[in-house]
Amino acid sequence: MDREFEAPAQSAFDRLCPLYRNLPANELARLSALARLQRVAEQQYLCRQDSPHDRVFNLVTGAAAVERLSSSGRRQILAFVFPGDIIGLANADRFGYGVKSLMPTTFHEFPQRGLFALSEELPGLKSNIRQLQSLVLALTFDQLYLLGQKKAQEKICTFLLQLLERLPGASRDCIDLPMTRLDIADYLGLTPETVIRTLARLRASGILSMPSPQSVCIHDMQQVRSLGDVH
Amino acid sequence: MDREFEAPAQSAFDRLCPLYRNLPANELARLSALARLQRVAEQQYLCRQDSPHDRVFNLVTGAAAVERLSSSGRRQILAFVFPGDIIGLANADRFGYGVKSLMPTTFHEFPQRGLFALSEELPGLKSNIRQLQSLVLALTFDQLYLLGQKKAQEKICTFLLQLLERLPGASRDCIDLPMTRLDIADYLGLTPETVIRTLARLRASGILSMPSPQSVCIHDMQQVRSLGDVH
DNA sequence: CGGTCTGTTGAAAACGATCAATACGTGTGG
DNA sequence: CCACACGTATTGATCGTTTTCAACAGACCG
Repeated sequence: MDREFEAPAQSAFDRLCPLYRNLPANELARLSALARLQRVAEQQYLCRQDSPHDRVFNLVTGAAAVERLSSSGRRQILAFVFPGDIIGLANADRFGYGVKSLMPTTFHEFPQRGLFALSEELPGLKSNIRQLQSLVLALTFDQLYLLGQKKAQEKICTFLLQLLERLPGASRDCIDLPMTRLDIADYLGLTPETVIRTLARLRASGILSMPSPQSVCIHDMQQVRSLGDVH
Repeated sequence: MDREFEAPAQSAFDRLCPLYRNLPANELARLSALARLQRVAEQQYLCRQDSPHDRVFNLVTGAAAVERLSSSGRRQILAFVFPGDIIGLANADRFGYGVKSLMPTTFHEFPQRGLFALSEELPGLKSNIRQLQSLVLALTFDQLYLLGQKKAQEKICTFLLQLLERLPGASRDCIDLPMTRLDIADYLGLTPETVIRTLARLRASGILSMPSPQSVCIHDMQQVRSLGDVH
């Protein structure tokens, strides 16, 4: 089923990105013609909350946080996004969130109308978009369960398991965290102190170690799974 | 903009349901031909978590809870649904949630494939489906913020405001709650005791009163808004 | 009348938040 | 190269909210 294809040489399209899955070369070329490759430094906004929703992003390298801010200063990170992830497939008037890079980041930017118009011509692309929209909703439901039901330790373990699955280059031997403790806290509905203390307790239990504040090594994956999966 | 239309006499389609917005009579008839009107008693499942996702529901009367269960016995209610609400527009293999009626409930049941196939023929229907999918995602993002950032009192006030907007027949003078304290707790990431105590404190402040456990009267809407909106 | 389920209240405990101080790491300018 | 500043990470002490456990009240039903 996984048809092989040749991406246009000038494009940096990632074959692993689900938006491009199973598209033949000529369709990939049309997609590629729509995209503009962009680059931002650390802590820059790809888009701001409440700005007109006219673009769709596809992360190529780096990492970013999808965040919702309130004027009272509180922040909820809705998702972390990594290479291959798509942002902005819903069709709303305005972005309901801001997207901020956590490190120097490159991404493809599609005009939303153009992408949707093309998807009307290319059934494969439309199918990929549908599946991605459904995937985002499913992941968001998982997060609702996490925020509503899980305890701090379970949240942290789930978070580590998420990174293992989705962060490129992460293995149980070494997870290199692109986000700060505050970012993690705002993602999990905790405070940075609780994040730190929970990690410290997991370290004290021998479940993991932290050679540096930015890198986590999991030693007892079984434990992490049983704490994070909550089945 | 709101075109008037005549719904087929034999159909009970609600004009207020966004799925049917701006559809001409002949298209409504084709939709109606797809739907089967169903009826369930209280506490019955319209669909069960992990069962094949082959149907789409549209609540006509009653109320239901969209819930996710874990085998450890915990439960997160992802949403409450009321007349006019649509459930199951994502295209996944299986339902990621169960839908349980909170009272005797009637609903239209569409075959998922048939509905999507029809939407390929009717651009208006397709547009409505798109908008509904985006709306669900936006509401879910709101809920992520609520669960991650808001305190118990803010959660309760936001919940009351949600009911005022979405529960048919609700007014500030009287909200008739179709769900139990435990349902509310599982929706807001609290315990039933905390829900009760928070409501008791709001009552003690004179912000609201509760003539019976199932009915809430809001006396100080300004306060409820400033607590629930968190701006 | 007894049983069950939901709602309510109380007391105590636990978890996570808050406040405060300190350590660490990096980059800058002297 | 060192001194310093700044931001992040860490730790400690304390506080407060929410949870937990327990008991009881009320409604509904058999």
